[in-house]
Parts: sequence; C-alpha cells; structure tokens
Amino acid sequence: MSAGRPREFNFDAALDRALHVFWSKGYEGTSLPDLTEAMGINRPSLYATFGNKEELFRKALERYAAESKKRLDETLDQPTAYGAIEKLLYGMADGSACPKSPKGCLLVQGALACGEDAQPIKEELVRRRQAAETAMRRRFERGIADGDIPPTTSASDLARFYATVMHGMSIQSTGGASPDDLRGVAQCALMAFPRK
Amino acid sequence: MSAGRPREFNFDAALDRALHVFWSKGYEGTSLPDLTEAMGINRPSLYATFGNKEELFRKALERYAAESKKRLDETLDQPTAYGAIEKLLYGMADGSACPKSPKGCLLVQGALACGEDAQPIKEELVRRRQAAETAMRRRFERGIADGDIPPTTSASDLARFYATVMHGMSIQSTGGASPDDLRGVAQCALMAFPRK
DNA sequence: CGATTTCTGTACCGATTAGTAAATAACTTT
DNA sequence: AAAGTTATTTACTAATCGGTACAGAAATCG
Repeated sequence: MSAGRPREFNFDAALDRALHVFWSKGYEGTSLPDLTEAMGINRPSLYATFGNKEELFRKALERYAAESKKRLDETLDQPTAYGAIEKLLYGMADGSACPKSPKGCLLVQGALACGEDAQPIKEELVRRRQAAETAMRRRFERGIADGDIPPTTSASDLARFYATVMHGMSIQSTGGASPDDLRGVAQCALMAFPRK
Repeated sequence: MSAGRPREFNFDAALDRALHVFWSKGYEGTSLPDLTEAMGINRPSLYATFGNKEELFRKALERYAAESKKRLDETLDQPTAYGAIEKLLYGMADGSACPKSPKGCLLVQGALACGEDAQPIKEELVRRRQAAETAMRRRFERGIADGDIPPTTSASDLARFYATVMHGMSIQSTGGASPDDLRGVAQCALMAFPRK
C-alpha cells in the first residue's frame, strides 16, 4: 500500500457515478456540484483525483468507450454481416430498456451542440463515433470478402447508414421511445440490407 | 406609427440571428453575450423585446418550426409515399450543404441532453420531433390508403424509422458528413421502403 | 411647446460557475 | 516516536451566469 492517507472513496465507483451524470445531462449541462454530489466526494478530492471537469469527462468517456467497443466487437463477431448488424441493432433496442443506464448513447448525448469551451469534447465525440462507424465498415468489408454481401455494395455507405440509424435511435430513446418502438426501427433498418 | 422611441434594430433580423446562435451552440451552450453580440443589440433591449433567454429561444424555435413545417408539408405532398420520403431525405442531404445555416436540425441540436434548467426546452423539442414524425406517419397512412404501400405495413413503424434516419443524419451532418455522404445514407434508407 | 411613451446604454445585482489555498486528519516510512 | 506523504474539509477566489434599475435619448401626442 502506498504512503499517505488512503482515499475514502472507490475510484471506479466514483468515476462510474460521474459517467452517469455526464451521460444524462451532457457535458455542459453537468455542474461540479452535480458531480460531487453524485460521486459522494467533495471538490478538492475530485480535482486531486481526476484533474478537472474536462479530464474527468475524458476518463469517464474512456471507460464508457472501452466497454462499448468491447461489446461492439463481440456483437459484430457473427458468422454473417447481416447477423452482425441484426444483433447490433436489436441489442441497442433492448439495451435501451435498462433502467440503470441513462437513455441514448454518451457519444451522442455528451456534447452535440455546445459553446466554445466544450468544443474539444464535441470533437472527441465525433472521433469516437467515427471509430465505431469504421468498425462497422470493416465488418461489412469482411462480409463482401466472405461473399455474404453483394460485391457491388459500398461498405462505407452501408456503415454510415447503420451508424446513422443508431445515432437516430439514441435520439428516439431520449425522446421516450420504448424498446419495442426501437425494435420496430431496427426491423425497418434491416430491410435496407443489400441482397443479391 | 406607435408612440415612443422607435427601436433601432429589425425584430425579425435579430430573431434570425438568435436562431442561428441557438442552432449552432444549443440552448445551454449559448450565453447572453453570444446572443446580444450576434443580434447587435444590448441586453435590456433583448429582454424588453423578447422576454428572457428561454422565451427568446421559444420565439426562435417557433420561427424555425413554422418554416420547417411548411417545407415538410410541401415535400410530403408528392403523388406517392415513396416519392415523398425520397424527396424528404435527399432534400435533407442537399440542404446540409447550405453554408448559411448551421449543420443539423435545431430540434435535435437545441437541447438533447441538458441540466434541470433546460429540461422544459428539451421536452418542447421532443414534442416538435414527435409532430414531424406524426406528419410522416399520416403521409404513409395515405400511401396505404392510396395503395402505393402494401397494406400490411405499419405506418407508425415506418414513420418512426424515417424520423430516426433523419435525426441520425442531423448528427452525421454536425460530425462533418458531406452532402454526398448523406445522399448515400438517404439511398440506403430508401432501400428499406416496403414493396409488394 | 410640454407631456408622455418607448427604446438605448451603462452600470449594476445576486447566484452560480469552475477551480484552489490552507489547515487538519490518516496513513506509511524511517 | 518523528517525519513524510496523501486525502479530506472548510472556506475562499475570480469570472461568468441570467436578469434589472436607472438615467438619458428619440419618437408621438396633446
């Protein structure tokens, strides 16, 4: 054990609380009192442990994105590209039912439109969304190589389309759409999947 | 002409400037100095003329939504439901090219995730998005009645799907997607349109 | 003309923002 | 036990937030 007074709170639990606040209120909509109250710590502890508001957000985002990427990769790892995107869309619809998590996707809710201060955060989220789209594109490229997607298909167009649908689902979710509503959206979106 | 000192700025022009600020920065991301600077007026004039920040937003939103609804209704008024949604999606893709307007849709960008203060605004935007979805649903119902959509189709599911795609396109647009990128999305989305 | 009305500009308000200085408390190390 | 290290607490800072009081300016009304 390291020297000095041990911290009285759990790092991961506190970060998780912060994540949930940012997730539901967005970066700009979250105040430091919001954070300290949810995390159960006071301000200097927050600053000493996590840097500042922006760094705290980035740490929370990192945790969210790591978990998120893991699930994405697992979900995309299906025998066929169609099966992969099917599981992804329905997974998102069903995941929206979870009452423990805020609605929607942090990469969308976090900082979509914002003032100058939050611009770097906004851009970081754009990059992360791009990364997710790229993962999907690669899965579709594999699908073309595997022969389960027609070779004339544009993998990047298709990936952009499904990324778009998922972002839209995030909005629908915060707007009060039920998991069943979202399953309907997923079903429609799958009708766009290219077939020979 | 009414008594008293005439105002030195143009009401509509100032409101339009305010709209553009809210549109690009969101409700919470917009500060009063942002507004007064863009509108070319000082604070007391803003309050005397438009109420307060929230009322100003609502007035700007009203103007945006009126214009938006007009275009939506015009666009949906096509001979076939497919033609209507086709024109709507491509119109959105091409509209994103306009350098005068901020990227994305105000109904999405305005207040997606926010703190307590902005919650009423957020809810108002949810209602407006719902209204747009309803207009689309009605067009699809007409399409079913007209016989150009298979009668087994769920108009509400289909409307929710295309609303979802459009919201997603708004996000793609702020994320830097080009009109061409969005046209690709539109093309994919149209593949989901029900056929006999 | 004077009186009235309405807008503009400056200068302010209290509240809240993100961030910190300094004292104390709790631990390890020597 | 003393010294060194780190965390917690309270209290604070400067800046910004949304909103306003008040005085002067510019018009119409009588």
